[in-house]
Amino acid sequence: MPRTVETLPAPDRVAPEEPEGRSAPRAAGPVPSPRRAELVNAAARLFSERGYHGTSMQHLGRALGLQRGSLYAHIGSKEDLLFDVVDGGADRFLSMARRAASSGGPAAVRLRALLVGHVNTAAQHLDAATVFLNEWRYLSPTPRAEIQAKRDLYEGLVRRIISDGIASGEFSPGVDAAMAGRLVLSAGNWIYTWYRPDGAMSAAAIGMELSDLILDGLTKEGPP
Amino acid sequence: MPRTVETLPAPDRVAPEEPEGRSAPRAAGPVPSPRRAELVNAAARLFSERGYHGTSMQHLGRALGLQRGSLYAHIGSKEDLLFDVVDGGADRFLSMARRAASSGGPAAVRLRALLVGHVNTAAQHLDAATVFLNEWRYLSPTPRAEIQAKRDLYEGLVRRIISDGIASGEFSPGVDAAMAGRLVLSAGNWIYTWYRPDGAMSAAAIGMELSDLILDGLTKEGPP
DNA sequence: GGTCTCCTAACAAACGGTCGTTTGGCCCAG
DNA sequence: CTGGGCCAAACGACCGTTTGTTAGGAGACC
Repeated sequence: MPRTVETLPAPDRVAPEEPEGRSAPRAAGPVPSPRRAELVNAAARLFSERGYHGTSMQHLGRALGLQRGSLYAHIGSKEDLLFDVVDGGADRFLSMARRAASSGGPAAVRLRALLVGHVNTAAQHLDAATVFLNEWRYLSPTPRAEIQAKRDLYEGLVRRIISDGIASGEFSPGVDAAMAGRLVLSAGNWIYTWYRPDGAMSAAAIGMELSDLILDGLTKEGPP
Repeated sequence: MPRTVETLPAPDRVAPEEPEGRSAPRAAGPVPSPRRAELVNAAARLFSERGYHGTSMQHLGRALGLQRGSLYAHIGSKEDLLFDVVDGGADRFLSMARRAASSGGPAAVRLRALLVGHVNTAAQHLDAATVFLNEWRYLSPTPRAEIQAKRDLYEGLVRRIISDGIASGEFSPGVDAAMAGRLVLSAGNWIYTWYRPDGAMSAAAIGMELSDLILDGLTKEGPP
């Protein structure tokens, strides 16, 4: 029995998955055709397996049973697909993190909620997460800046939780919030390289164990 | 003043960089031509910036002031270049880790030496490290298996240090060695995405801070 | 010293193929 | 009868690699 589940209360579901005003109207943007969604899914899978530059329109067409030229009935360019996959991944991580960060309670609880949520999100959309982390840099400057902004927001949320914890005395005052934030992001972002859905541990369990290791390091006082 | 340097003794140079018997004879393999070394360096840089599939022989040729066909006087194929870069990166990490792991002393000291060495190695050869971590999966099966073996060796060294620490009572018995090893690898392997040589912190300082955070988590007893 | 031969490294050109994208026409569901 | 979805074909560009050739230097021999 690992000590995991005892060190801190579990986040037990961070929030009920956003009711958020804008549900019925669906104001902006054309309703995405189901065929286009299929295409984006296939792109997530293929880009994550073969890389963006290693995936051709031929590959994508074959995945849907179409000729490569036919794909242009649904997209403007190959890069549109990359952006859709990457942006979708960014939004999932970001909205999860916002829920975790704003959930109130001790910083340790919020940080755990964020890390567990991160691992869960990566696990549930492993392809998109892989593309989000690996291939976003191949976007051309304008869309890449858009993604960079979301990454910065995400990192800011993590760092804020840690600073809060230091300010409130929960975390050791010697902790460098920037470095601790990077440690959390490292643990979360490296997951996609080794997590496999058929592995021994569930994503939630992994998130809990990582939280334990990291939170112990943050709360421990230095030696006398 | 961060508490960093006080928690544990510094590794203060792990070992004197291997004199190792085989220095004069240089027994096997043809002496690599200087031009070929230039080419591998350029490949490391370009592959790290644009990805393997995003780099053409044209790009590589331009970097050396040659026609793309002329490169085949020095290499057998584009993949040879990828392998040289990746394998060189793997060897650097592995030999550093072997020195750290076999340096004797407490597990905490060895783990710190390994992590500091890891960050230093990644920083000194940032391009090769990036390619090693990002592009190695595009190798074809046989060379990829060779790299995989070295990665497994590396992870084994990390995990062994942690198990030693648990067995000796240095680390908390509740620690999951596999997960803690992955946390160390995550911290070290994510570095290349954010470390920049002109940044505020030196690689060694980063390694020390990360070691502090992780070691505190490993040595701490759970709450009563 | 001359010159002949070999070797290396490079070039220009071409190979067959694939790239991402565009176009024009056909089919069928609304 | 209109229009979205698809195909077949073509576009020009570029891909990784191979080929035939050449300039220049290093020795070997006369």
